[in-house]
Amino acid sequence: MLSKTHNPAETERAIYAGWEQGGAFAAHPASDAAPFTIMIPPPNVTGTLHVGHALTMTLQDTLTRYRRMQGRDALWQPGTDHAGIATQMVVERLLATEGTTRQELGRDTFLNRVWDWKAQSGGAITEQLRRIGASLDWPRERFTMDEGLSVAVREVFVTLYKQGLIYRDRRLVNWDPKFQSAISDLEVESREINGFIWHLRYPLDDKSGRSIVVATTRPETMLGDTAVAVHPTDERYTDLIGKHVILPLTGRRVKIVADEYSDPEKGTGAVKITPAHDFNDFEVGRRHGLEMPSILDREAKITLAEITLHAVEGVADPAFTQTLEGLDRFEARKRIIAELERLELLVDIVKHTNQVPHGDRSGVPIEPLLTVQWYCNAAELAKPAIAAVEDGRMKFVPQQWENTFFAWMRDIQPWCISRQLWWGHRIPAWYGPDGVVFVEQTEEAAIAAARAHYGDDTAITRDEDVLDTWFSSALWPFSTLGWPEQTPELAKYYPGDVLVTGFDIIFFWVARMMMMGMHFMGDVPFRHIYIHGLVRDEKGQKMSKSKGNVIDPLAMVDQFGTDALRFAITRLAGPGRDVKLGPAIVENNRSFITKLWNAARFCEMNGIVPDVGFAPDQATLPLTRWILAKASDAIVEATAALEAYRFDEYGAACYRFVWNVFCDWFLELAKPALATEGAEAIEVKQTAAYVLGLILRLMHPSIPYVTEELWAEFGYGEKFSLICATFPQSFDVPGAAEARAELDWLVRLIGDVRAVRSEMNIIPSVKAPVLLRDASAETLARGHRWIEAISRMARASEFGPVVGEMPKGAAQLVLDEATIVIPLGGLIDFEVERARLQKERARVEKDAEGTRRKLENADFVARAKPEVVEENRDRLTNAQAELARLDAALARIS
RNA sequence: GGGCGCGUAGCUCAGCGGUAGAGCACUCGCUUCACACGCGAGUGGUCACAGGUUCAAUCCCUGUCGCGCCCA
Repeated sequence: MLSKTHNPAETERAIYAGWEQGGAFAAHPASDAAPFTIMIPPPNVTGTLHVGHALTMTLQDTLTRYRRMQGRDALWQPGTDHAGIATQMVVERLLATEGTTRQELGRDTFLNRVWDWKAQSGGAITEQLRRIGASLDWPRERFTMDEGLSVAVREVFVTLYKQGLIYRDRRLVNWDPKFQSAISDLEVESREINGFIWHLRYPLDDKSGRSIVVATTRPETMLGDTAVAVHPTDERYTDLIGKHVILPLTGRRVKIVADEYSDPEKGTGAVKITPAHDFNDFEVGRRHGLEMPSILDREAKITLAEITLHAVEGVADPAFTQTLEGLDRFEARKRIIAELERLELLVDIVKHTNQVPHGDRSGVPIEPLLTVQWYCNAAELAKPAIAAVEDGRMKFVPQQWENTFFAWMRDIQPWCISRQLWWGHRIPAWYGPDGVVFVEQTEEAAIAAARAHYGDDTAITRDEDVLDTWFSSALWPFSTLGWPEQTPELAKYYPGDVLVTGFDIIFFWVARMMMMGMHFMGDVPFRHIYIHGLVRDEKGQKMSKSKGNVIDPLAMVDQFGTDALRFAITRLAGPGRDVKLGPAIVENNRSFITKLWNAARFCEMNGIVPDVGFAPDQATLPLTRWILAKASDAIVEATAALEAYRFDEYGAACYRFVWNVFCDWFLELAKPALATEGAEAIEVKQTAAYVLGLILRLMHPSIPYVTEELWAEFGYGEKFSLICATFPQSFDVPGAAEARAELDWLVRLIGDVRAVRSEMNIIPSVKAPVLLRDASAETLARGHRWIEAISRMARASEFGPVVGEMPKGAAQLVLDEATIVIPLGGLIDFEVERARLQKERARVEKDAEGTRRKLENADFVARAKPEVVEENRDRLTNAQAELARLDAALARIS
């Protein structure tokens, strides 16, 4: 017996455990079934589930369950990411509360602490994924830093190095002063900062008393200036090109160069060039062979180590400049401005909103810094990936995302892959005392290589740096399958079928998987890339801790059940739309789950049980044929939607069928038959059971728990077996057309009568006759077949043709060829009835008029598609007939 | 500055050449024997604006305005 109310909290865990322990999530590499592969976007190992996960995992699980039910050998590959910076940050914060630092602990002790932290908190996210029903093949769970994946990382690094696609380079890099590490371009976000442009006067060194005024947003970097640039065509400065200025504060003599980088429209048209601290200046520096002294250290504090100071009266006082050593860059800025002002070299300060690059994790302004880092030649690796998207081997859904992808990939910059962190894959490179590099998979191999090179056992030291976290994630589609070993899994499950993720990591992750997949597997990593939106709150605002509008998916699960959350997500996941989610929306979707539960309870109370002997072609009644045909329609719609990744349409098709067709009409219309015994009752019950079974299978991918529970309760199969049941397919129903016509008529009849009664304010407890005038024999026969349903649903006290005189005081309505007459005796207000009929008449008249005008248009008749013209002719004929009947009805009451 | 997306009922969104739909909200009615997380009936829209193409435009094209995101 089903309980009166559905209690998901009591059953979900047991159902999940039943699936998991029964091996329902397992892929079967040895099976002949066609594979279906989805790789989980690995969440941070120490993370917790947020709504974004709930969205992406629900969609992936829905697809996985759908394909599994279709008989595919589904592999949804689980795993977690070591999340280099994020995890190291968390543990460092932890250490800070203990009053220590990683530097104090030392590398090995620190790493042990991180592994401890991972062991302690690493299970949380996987447990939470279980809560939302994710059918991941858990025994295959991988971690980006486990042994196998580490082998893959080293293999890829060494191979790319030997192919010349990974190399060391000394160039400007985005330096995060907080983490004291290089970061990649993608980890930099530009933020608008209200700041200033300072106009600084640099005097010429020719004793002419002339000077040039440069405009800058970063005055403190002037200590490292090695040129001033003006545009070659800028007539204001033509005569100064090639001359020198004295750089204030340092006394350095720097050249005025002509370079097109300088924009005459901006500032003063003259810019200071600091090659070691600005990406554009670096390029200018290269073009003009300038020196590139760094004046900021790794903590973004001033260092004077690479420059020399000269005293110049009124321009540069080494005693002042030396006080800057070791100062924070922003403190130094203040002092430098003050000093320049004192020296009367500060000409102007203009308010300006600057685009300032910030580290996306650290939140501090990044500093371009000249360092040696490891780079990956992304431009080369991108080519095959671009080609694969161009020729359709990989498809973005929605397709528009390929524009974003192409724009980035076709202009891709070298990927800085080294990080000055400890938590991550340590770069497999060793250096001899003379700086010679040995890149090998193991230390032994590196020692051997060194011995071969030096001819003796020269000591080598390993590179201190680790790889960008995304380097290992880029290998995820094949490293998880055992690569570089040629495993059966690799052979069967690569390439994946679909990658599901948000647009925010197209560059970070998707593009890089494509590059690495194409290079190392010679094939795409996945065929489809389904890009979903972001989860926002009900008002469409981004969720954030500071706004306090963050929704905890597990709180939603606890409160409303997993299925309610998942169904809400399913219905909201339209293409290219963000998902707006809040408690009210989840609560609203719980109503649907409850509705389904109650419909099932109703079936149970009426002794409806599955009958394996029943098939749709055995249906003989209009009602059963009709609901079966409608079920088949729903299956067609739902399947088409899932094939097109239209989760919203899938949800809508299921919703409409279950609520507005099965519950609202089928179960209501079945009630009279269910109250009887005999062949008709048996067929209705068999059909109800059959259709309920279809519903459970159809909806299981989205709402797995309640469907699985009902599946077992009704005995459609063993406990926990719905997950492996067959997804329904459309089918033919004999006599469906006639059944549809009959039920369609009945639904309209009941609906129309209800509408009239409601408009006349007749309360449901007052029954009234429903009589037909001018009805065909077929219509009357139909009505008589449904007399009990009409009685209950249209509140009819009797049903039949109008006999003899028209009853006095009757409401009338036109339905096809017939006029329905509802005698209401003293209850009717003739004025209200006349107004109602006239309103209806006006509506039909307007429609007829529009159609008539169209048909009178010779161009329309000549040029429109014939079926459209025909359709309009029918429309006009019908409207005219209806008008005539409405006129007759009006005449009868006046 | 470049690119992408979006402006449809009070709200959230479908639809996308043939005279507008859903859910929620709202109004009215209902202890109708599964369900008040319910049942029934309604109110509500010159489909942002202006041109153009077409027999026909919410839908296609151009432009304008507004909002969001990405990249410089």
